[in-house]
Amino acid sequence: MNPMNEPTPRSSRAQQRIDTQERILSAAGRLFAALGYDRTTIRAVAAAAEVDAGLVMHYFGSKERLFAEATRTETPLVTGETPEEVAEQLLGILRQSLIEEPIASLAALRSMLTHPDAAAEVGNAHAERVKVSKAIPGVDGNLRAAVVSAILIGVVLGRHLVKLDELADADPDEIVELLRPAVLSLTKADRTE
Amino acid sequence: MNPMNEPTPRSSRAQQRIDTQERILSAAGRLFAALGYDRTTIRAVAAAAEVDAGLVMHYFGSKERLFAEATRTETPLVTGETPEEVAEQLLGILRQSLIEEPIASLAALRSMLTHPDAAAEVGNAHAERVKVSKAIPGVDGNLRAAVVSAILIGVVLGRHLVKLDELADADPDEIVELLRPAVLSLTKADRTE
DNA sequence: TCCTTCATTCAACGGATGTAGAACGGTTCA
DNA sequence: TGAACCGTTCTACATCCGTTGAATGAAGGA
Repeated sequence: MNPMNEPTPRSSRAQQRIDTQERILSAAGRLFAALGYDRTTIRAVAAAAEVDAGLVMHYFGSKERLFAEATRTETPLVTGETPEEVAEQLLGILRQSLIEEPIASLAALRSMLTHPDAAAEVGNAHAERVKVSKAIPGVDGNLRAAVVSAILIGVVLGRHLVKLDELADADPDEIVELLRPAVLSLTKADRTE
Repeated sequence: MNPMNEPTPRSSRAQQRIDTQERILSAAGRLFAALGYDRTTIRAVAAAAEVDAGLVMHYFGSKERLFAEATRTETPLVTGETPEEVAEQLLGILRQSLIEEPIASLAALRSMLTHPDAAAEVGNAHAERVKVSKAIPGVDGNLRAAVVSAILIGVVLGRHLVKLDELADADPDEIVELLRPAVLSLTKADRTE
């Protein structure tokens, strides 16, 4: 079909389609993270991607599906066995989330309070973390995991979205160091029940 | 002017006006807390208060001002001198916020990610808490106070708004107990810098 | 070259929202 | 009683939104 080893010509129609879709997804992610689901309009996404609003609908079908695609993210696994290992892995995830802004996650976070799907997405990431409760001893392992989850959400939210001055300006490692004893106190069952 | 010791007749026009305004404010608080600023419409508030939408405008001027009035709340002061006292007072505030749903605060919390004014309101409550940093020793007192603030926000948010199952169902006192060492580790400067 | 395909744009609709102003009807007071 | 007041409702406007379907024009294949 094609004599050369180039199955499709560069900059073909298919390629341009992919490029445009990526441009739309990127713009959508940025806007959803900055404004949340409701305040982000399809028209604004289209404008940011330098495209007509109808094209966004044509590719993604609805604002709902666009949001789902723009916020899709793989949650890092927590596989530690001991409470100390679990704590370190959670702190590692936190550290990474403090250093770089995880756009897709931030988009879900900012929308979780007003958009059910976003809340479900955040809930899933949280549930993934709760599964480590097998490694958190005590009858209240699940509750401990949930509290840690809430803490991580609160800190990331305070730094990137609410932008509490002290949190936004601080050195990520310093925050992690401050939180180490807190997280450790929750992953280790040091309470007699 | 009035021969009896009843300066204004009960159920007078003034009284009815006050009643209606309170009914509107109550409905607004509940809706803002449940749906956030954007998804709460003036028409919905009016319907919940069994009143016409125009009346809400007549009394509060704009949705903006209605929100400001509905979310006005006095933040409890933290006056402790020692790190331990500060920790206990913060835990007490948390406990109270876990037991009963602080409607006005929840309204501000749910809207903080999409509405600038709400974010400012939350920021103020946070700043009030940061002032305790005078009682938190160490060069990083401010940062420590901010981290505690973020933790409290995260936990209250997780319980009342995101409704993470484990947090929503748990006994408030149990959550407070779990967080005590975490908060203590942050109010006490136990790190050598 | 001609026809098909398809990425993209254009124009429009139906609905919802914040807000403004006129109108109504009971209350208050001289 | 009669007139002013005011709590309340009704109607309407301008805007913005998600979404749709037709139109356009360039690229790809026969």
